[in-house]
This record gives sequence, C-alpha cells and structure tokens, in this order.
Amino acid sequence: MPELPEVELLRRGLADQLPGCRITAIDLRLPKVFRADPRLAVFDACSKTVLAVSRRAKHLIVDLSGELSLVIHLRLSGQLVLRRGDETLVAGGHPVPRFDAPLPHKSTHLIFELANREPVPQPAPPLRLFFTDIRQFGFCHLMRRVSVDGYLEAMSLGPEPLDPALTVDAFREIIGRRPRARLKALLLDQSAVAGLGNIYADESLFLARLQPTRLVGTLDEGEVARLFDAIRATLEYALEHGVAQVLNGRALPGEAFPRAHGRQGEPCPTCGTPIVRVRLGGRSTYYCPRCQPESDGASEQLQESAPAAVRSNGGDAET
DNA sequence: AACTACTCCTGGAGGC
DNA sequence: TGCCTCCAGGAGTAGT
Repeated sequence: MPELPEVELLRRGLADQLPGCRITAIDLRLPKVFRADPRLAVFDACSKTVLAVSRRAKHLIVDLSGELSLVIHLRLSGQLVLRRGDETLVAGGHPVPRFDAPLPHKSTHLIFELANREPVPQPAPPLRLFFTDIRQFGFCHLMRRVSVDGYLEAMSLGPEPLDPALTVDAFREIIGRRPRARLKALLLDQSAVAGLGNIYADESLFLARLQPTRLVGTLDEGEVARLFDAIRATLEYALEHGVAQVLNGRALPGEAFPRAHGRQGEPCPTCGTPIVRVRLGGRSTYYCPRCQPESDGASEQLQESAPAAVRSNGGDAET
C-alpha cells in the first residue's frame, strides 16, 4: 500500500529527524528482511551516522557515514516508526499495526537504536526506528554508496511523476512506447512512471476521466495531457491533504479520499453512478462507468481482445 | 510486447 | 466460537 506519497511523507519526516544520529545497535529479528551486498553484514551499519534521507520511486535511501547506504522498500505492508521513548516522532507506511500501538509488535522485524544528535537531558529515553511489516515483503538493503545508482538503474525505473523536469511531451513519448498496454497496467509499470501503485493509479484515472481498460494507443493528445495532469494532481493532493485512507482494499468509511478506489457500489462523488470493480492484471480496479467511459475505438478492440471478466463485472456479490 | 498465473505472507472478512 | 476460504497488496519470475 505505501506508494509515492506515503514514502515521500515518511522521507520528509525522517530527513527532519535522523541526520546526525548515530546507529548504536541493530536488533534484527527476522533475518530475511535484511539484505546486504557481498562482504557486508548487518553489524557494518552499527556506529555509522545518518547523513541524509532521500527517495527514488517507492525506495527510501538512508545515506550513512562510511560510504554506506540503506535502501528500504516497504512493499505492501511495511511501516517505519521513529520513537524517542514512548513519543512518536515520525510514522508512516502501512497503517497496521496502528502507528500508536505498542512497539515492538510481533511483526516488528528490525529495530535501529540511535544516539541523539544533540545532547539531551540524562537519562535520555532511547531513540529507536522500528521496521514493522505484517506480510514480510518489505526489506532493508545495506550497500556501498557507489552501488546505489546501479542498484536503482537495474530496475529500469521510469521518471518521477512530480519531477518538474518531466514534461507532458516527455510523458507522451514514454507511454507511446506501449500503445497496446491498458492504462491501468501502464500506470502500475514502474518502468513507465515510477511510484504509482494500485490506489493512486485508480485515482489518477478517475480524475482524468479515463477508463482503466483503455489502450494507451487510443488516447488523443488532450487525453494524454489530462492523464499527465491527473497523476500529478492526485499525488500532490495526497502530499498536501493526507494520503488515501484504504485498509484491506477498502476505502475507509467517512473519508473523502480516495474517491474511487475501494468504493465498489458507492456513488461516484461526481455523478452518483455506482463505482464498479473489475480485475485487471490480477489487481482490483475501481472506476465510474459514466465519468470514465470507453472511447469508441478502444471499446471495439477490447470486446475482441479482453477476457470476459474485464467487461462484465458490474456488481460483485459483496457490498 | 503483453498478458496470466504464481510466489512470497498474514490479518481480516465472510460463510457455515 | 471455531474453522475454513478468499482477498488484499508490490514486484519478480515463468510460461503462453
């Protein structure tokens, strides 16, 4: 669930608190969540000082002294919580367990103990960074600083959607390489646009009024520009007003955001038509059939090429 | 090139 | 209440 906005907000919080702090101890409770380059091990991160915290797509990069870096990916259910004693300084990622829950939790797999960067009254409560992940898919990778760029390059990540240097023309060129991909698949492809996940892909398409099943090649110039603007507006909204409130694939009742994702059967906030859910590429996909209509050309192509399940799901048994 | 299916894993929801 | 099944999700891989 943690996508670009969640990771970016976490980065800002950690970048505010961590630089200057020295790692004094590491408690690795589930070895598989900690990866290390050859000839590096978890204890190599001990006694190192945090220099900076940056982000690329959904990866957090914590630069350490000694020319080392930690690359952290929260995947589906990872969360990071920084506490001084019982006081939470920074929290982000997947909201289970609740950020204010007692830690360590049974799914807390990694704990960094840190020395405060400036003198605090003694005895100072310990400063700890908890890595918790109920599904154990997230990881923390220790590598040499010189390896970080190559590591990220190997993933063929696309451009950052909020990078001011990314123009609509560049975006058009990138997506133009995959004319036969469906829009939803395109937005989930990290090599096309880096940082979107299932929730913000649906929200971007809802805002752009484009059906997720449309083929990229059927978009006209205005629609490409609308999609480009919608991706940015969606991510910026989340960064400014708070991230999408979704738990176990459902939008939380009473929350205004997300507007379409996780809201099967609920009225579209724009026109009142019930939001529908389809399965695309194994992912639940939500859209408004009225605000996000099929284009004529795409409609015919999909009737021929898409599996029936893509087209027929107007109202699942649930809800 | 683009798709589906599967893998990793566990909490939560729903059915009985 | 307890057991069972299904689903959610990111990303990688294999097969078609």
